[in-house]
Amino acid sequence: MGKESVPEPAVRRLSVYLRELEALEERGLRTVSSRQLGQAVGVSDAQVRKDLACFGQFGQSGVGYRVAELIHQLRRIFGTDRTWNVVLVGAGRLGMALAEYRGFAKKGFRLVAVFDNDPAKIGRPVPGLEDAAGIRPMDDLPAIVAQQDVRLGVVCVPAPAAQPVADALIAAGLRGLLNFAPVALSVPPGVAVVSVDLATQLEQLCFYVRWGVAGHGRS
Amino acid sequence: MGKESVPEPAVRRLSVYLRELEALEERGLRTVSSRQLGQAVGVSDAQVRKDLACFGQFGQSGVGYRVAELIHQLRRIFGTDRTWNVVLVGAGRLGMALAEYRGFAKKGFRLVAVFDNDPAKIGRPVPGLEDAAGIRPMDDLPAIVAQQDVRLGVVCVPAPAAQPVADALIAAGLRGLLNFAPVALSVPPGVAVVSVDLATQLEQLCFYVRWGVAGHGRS
DNA sequence: TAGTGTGAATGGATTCACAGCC
DNA sequence: GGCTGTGAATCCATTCACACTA
Repeated sequence: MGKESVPEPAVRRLSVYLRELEALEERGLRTVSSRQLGQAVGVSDAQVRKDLACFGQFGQSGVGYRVAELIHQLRRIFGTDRTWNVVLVGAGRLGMALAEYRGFAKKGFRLVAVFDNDPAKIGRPVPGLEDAAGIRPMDDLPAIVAQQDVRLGVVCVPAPAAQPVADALIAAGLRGLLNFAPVALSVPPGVAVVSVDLATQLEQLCFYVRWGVAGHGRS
Repeated sequence: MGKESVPEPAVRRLSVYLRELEALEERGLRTVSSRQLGQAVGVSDAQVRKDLACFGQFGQSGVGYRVAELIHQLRRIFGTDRTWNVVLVGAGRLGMALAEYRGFAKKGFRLVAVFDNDPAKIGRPVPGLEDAAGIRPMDDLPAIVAQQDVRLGVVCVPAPAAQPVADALIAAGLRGLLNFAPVALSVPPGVAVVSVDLATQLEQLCFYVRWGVAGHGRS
């Protein structure tokens, strides 16, 4: 297993497959074919098979894929078969909403601390957060990252603050950033960034509405 | 102008160009070359030119692109040179955070109403929302959509509610949905969907951290 | 029969390279 | 010199089609 080249779009799709598989399992389904799975998420059966083939042979001819088994394999591929500790920076409205978002925990992510440099916010409790210290100042970052072996961070600060915050997170040792600030972060090689610009998403939607459209736009 | 085939990835990039151009204008820059713009957002100069070429010839040889002019053109392309009315369904934490998110207004979107079917929430005010009625029941949807000529909707409800809500929005006449529920919505042709699954984004980040990585992940 | 895994063929998107322009 | 716009060439992703398996 392990693989050289995984098409980037395949990564997006794989995580959609996983989500769908979890839903299918909930509904009691034991087995799926590439066609069923593909139809559920809007891709061709061949595409499903090719995507999975990047990582091994998980199916049985004439039967399809065992749902539980495939979920297990996909979690292993994504690394979400173990818990990842995460920190979040920026306790504004969006940041707080994300901090309390249950979906992250469901995927096995654990938020260990929330940071902000606004003195008015420091110490304020974050519902659902284990860290009793509540919102922490950025100065605490390196210690927390080291103590709790944190590798991922969520950036929810205003645009002008995003790059310095990213630099601080990387200096503290993080390996991946989920960025909600509307700027392109620049990071050294070896650090991954996934950016989600909410306004931009709406803008793109707008585009698809104006000029004809491809039924579905991917997650 | 108008164009047959715009590569889908180009749409994503164009909106990143626009964002960057707005930042450059703020900094007083009058003119940019495709190379400068490309470097700022992490793509090649040729890519920038090809993307723009889908919609016309906006540059001047030997000079580059006039920033203000290109911003104007891109807004026209996306349709964000006029205001779009938007409704949001699902007044949970994430929904409320999005309802109050300033970034949408900055791009010219106007939130005209927030809906939820939890009786405990109906009537509750939404900070910053013009609609004095506060959170409204879904029954009000068709009237609001018709009166205010709403074409876009944001879906922030739990997964099981998402498809029925989407159906209701489409029945009311919406043409595009920005979906934050972790399910693949199925919609009739002519309706656009852009899905943002936050947990999935973190999962993908996780993937890039585990298996080598492409410095940047797109918005 | 139903369905996987995969080379080969196709189709799109990206990059190259250069003619033309300021 | 610097830079755009664009065909041609390359690269990559998707689809096709079929051998193979349970």
